[in-house]
Amino acid sequence: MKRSPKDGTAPRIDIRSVAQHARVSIATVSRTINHVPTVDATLAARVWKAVDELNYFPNTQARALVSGKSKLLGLIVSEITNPFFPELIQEFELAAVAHGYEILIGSTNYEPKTMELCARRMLERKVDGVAIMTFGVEEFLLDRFTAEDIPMIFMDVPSKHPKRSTLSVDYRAGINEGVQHLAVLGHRRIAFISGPLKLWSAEIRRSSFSDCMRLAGLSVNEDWLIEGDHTLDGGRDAMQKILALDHWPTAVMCSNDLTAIGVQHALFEASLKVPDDFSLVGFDDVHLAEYTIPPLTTVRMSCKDLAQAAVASLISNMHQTEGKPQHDRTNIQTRLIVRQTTGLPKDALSDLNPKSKKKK
Amino acid sequence: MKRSPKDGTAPRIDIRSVAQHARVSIATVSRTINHVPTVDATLAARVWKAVDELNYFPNTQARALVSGKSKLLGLIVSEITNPFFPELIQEFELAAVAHGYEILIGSTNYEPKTMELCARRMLERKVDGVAIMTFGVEEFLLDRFTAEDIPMIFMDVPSKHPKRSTLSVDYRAGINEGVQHLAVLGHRRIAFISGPLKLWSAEIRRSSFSDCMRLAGLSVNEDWLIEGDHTLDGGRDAMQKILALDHWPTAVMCSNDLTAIGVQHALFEASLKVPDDFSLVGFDDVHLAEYTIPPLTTVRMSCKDLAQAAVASLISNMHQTEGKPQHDRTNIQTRLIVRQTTGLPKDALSDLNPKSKKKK
DNA sequence: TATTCAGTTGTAAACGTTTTCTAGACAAAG
DNA sequence: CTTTGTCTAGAAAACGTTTACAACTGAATA
Repeated sequence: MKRSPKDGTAPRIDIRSVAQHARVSIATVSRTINHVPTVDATLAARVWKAVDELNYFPNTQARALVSGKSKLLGLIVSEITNPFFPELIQEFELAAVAHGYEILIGSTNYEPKTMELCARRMLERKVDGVAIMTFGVEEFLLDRFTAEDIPMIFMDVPSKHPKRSTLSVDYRAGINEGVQHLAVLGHRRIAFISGPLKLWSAEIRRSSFSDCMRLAGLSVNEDWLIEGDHTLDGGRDAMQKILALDHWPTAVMCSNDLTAIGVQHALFEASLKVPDDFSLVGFDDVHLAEYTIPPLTTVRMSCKDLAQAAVASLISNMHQTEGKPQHDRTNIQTRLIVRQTTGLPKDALSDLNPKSKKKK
Repeated sequence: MKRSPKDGTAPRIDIRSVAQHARVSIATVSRTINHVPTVDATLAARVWKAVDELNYFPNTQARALVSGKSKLLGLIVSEITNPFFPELIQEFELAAVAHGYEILIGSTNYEPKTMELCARRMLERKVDGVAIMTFGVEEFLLDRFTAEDIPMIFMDVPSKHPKRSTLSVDYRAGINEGVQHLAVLGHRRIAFISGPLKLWSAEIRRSSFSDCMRLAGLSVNEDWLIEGDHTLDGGRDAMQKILALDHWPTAVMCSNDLTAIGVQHALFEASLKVPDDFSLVGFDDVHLAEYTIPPLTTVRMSCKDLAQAAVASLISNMHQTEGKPQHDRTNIQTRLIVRQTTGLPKDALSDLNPKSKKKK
């Protein structure tokens, strides 16, 4: 009934039509388009001709249903609105298509509920692998992926499951370069604005900062360790908190570039100048960082490397059925990019908030 | 063989398992989970209990295969790296899930080749509708969607096909407000940096600008109509071209916010101040616009409205099988948001480039 | 010339759903 | 008590592929 031309809709071109048109069986068509080497060249040519003439392409759903493989890679990020993630997505997609995969994106907006929905969607669409570039994942969600034998890759959070691998970013090196850079300029009072501390990666960046400070012989002031949320607004708010303090730092490091841009804005509103009044360093090196005013000194984390490593690991892990994963842990380098938001500290003698000073 | 527990893999929980567990037929399970009202309450309860206990969810591929509907909406954008698009994507996804759909994203990077791949992917995944938020689409790609009876929605480019509708943004109103604002401040020499002119929307924004200038009694100088490409780099380059001219405008309008940020950077590099030396207005009102230094005066185009209208139109069009589309054309409002990049023109008397002046 | 073997092609059985259609069950009406 | 009608559950046929397996071909060997 459905195939009848009576109902007005164009006749669906499926593998059967192609087979008929090329005068071969559907199995031969299938083998041809999947590049199975045993098909006769003459028949293959006929098939390709038919494919071309009928403008045929296979139905992904049917293909996925029978083969069990969707050729889909999931990518879960915390916030698509943070410019770091689109850049990551772009690179991830590039890497995925290079391997014949497509991507399904999920943005959690830091909400566990949304995360759950994302995970479920990934499961429903039967992704062949999933990169989880955010934290706050309930274990039971991951269990399901493990049960289905779907490889996963995380940032920073290690796991010893055979199909789970981790991308470990060398935060310490980059942050250390940043702290050293600031120390050499003469800064001794450095604040740090972290991301939401429930995120592993944010936690790690913060503790790396503390370590690096000690390494540089500098003491960390708890008042200057502010928890932000990786957004523009969060950066602004955090800086406002610092400005409300009686004692000011001379420099502030941020857990990501967006936060740094928010800080710049807070400083602008307070008529404070960067780097004259405060030095500022970001993290990520988003493309935009080159365009802030003044251009942002920041720690570069190559999202191209990140994306390529993630895809490579996923694909390698999904292919091997048994044993330890090949890519268990890959290291991602970071390094400081010095631009124009860092300079000499304004007032090396006093750390008093000028407004408080007046009061006294 | 596959179902045997011997092979070590966990037994797949499919609709059959649920049926067995609930002691009903698979048809009843299907009807229950699809909320068909005719199933007996007792049986339904048993089914839901089984679903819950087995942690079952349906296989999307199988579902899509038989029903012909993928519950997937395609969204093709020009460049995921431009912050306007992530914001759009976010809203689009929100609107889509609210209607029980998911989204498949394609980013063309302005390359026809990539666009073709995107379109093909959408077709292969059998999207139920596609929003094309970019231009440069070959007609033959669209034909295929039409042949498959898949509704489409475009920005700005009208079409009279029954399943194609268009989102028409009221550029003129916003741009006119911008020009008026500048004119009231005393600006008479206004430049415009467009997007790539092969894009309809860029073309429209540019011609709207010309019209609005005439409307304000201002003449447009061809030298100050620069073609950009909607990127940071493009904005910077365009502004550098303007600065190289003998005669300078006192204000510049940009086809999007990213361009404006690029312009700010070029000005910063040239040690020129905004708005003291130049007034600047952007377009889109990306969230970031509030955070540039100084904050950017820009024309707001609500991407929430855009996204919601797009999804609504798509869904409405896919449901009605015959006749004219319900949503043939929806209007999206724009309006000027005045922040701090616009001010009085510096030198109302002379438009000479200060450097050229010295030469003379 | 008969037999084996390798190499290809075609047939048919999956894959996990939705959905049409048939068959019961039960109530109301004759 | 039979007939008719109204529901609802279950059986089975799709959906468009892949792929195991059977069947065929022709060449090489005995």
